[in-house]
Amino acid sequence: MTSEYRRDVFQAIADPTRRKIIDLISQQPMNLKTIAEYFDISRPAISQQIKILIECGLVEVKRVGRETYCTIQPGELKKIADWAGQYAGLWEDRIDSFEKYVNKLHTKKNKKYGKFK
Amino acid sequence: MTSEYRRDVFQAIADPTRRKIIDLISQQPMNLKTIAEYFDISRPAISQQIKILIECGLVEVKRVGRETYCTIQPGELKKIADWAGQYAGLWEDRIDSFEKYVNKLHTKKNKKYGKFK
DNA sequence: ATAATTGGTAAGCGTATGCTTATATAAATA
DNA sequence: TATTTATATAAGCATACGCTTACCAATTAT
Repeated sequence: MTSEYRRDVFQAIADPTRRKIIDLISQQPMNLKTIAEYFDISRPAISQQIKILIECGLVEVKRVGRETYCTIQPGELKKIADWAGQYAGLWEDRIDSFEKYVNKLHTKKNKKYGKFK
Repeated sequence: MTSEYRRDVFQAIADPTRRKIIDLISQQPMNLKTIAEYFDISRPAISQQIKILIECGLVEVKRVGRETYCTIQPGELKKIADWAGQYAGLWEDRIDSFEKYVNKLHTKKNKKYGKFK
């Protein structure tokens, strides 16, 4: 784990606590204490979770006096939306049978090379 | 873990191997052996990963003879895209200045306690 | 019929994860 | 100045994770 280490953002959002933190600070920046009030776990636990969110670039932190304000960095969230969104074609017209699936793939191919048909 | 147990889909996509499996079978249904050829890990390992993908509804399986064909179930992927996509507003007009936020807070506070000032 | 192929499951193992409590530090408050 | 507050970090611990090998069942090929 060097200094340029960047944690996998998909691994980061796997934890429901971290997703809730993201949700909270996406509405407005929040210091750690305020965030912790939304959970039943200790503040060190929250601190550790935030550290993970920082390491993968989902959260940025600014120290103001003794408080640490957390703000969201939406860029990494966009990467996730893009990854899942690349399969949008699959849920447009839903495939519920193996045969249909094969058919659809075939159609796609035809579309792609349609001008050569 | 009862029969109606459903694994967290965010946890499921946290593993890079599982994401690669998703990527492979999103292009076309594939049996386990074929999938395994894309990896350096054992077939039982792949089998276990696929089981997890089934448990969270990302993959459906069809037994044909002795082969097990895996097809993607895009519905759960849409949930992920929706979750990440709900923050789209944040990356459109980005709030990158903490000062802006403090300003906003200050305004709020003044509103709240303004009459006692 | 026998052997090979495909894949599922169990046991075991090293490592990662997510929490706790204890301790330390810096900043605000009385 | 002494105390409280906000936070970070370390150590420890139980559990989850992801892989391996060993084994079994079912299907296909020889």
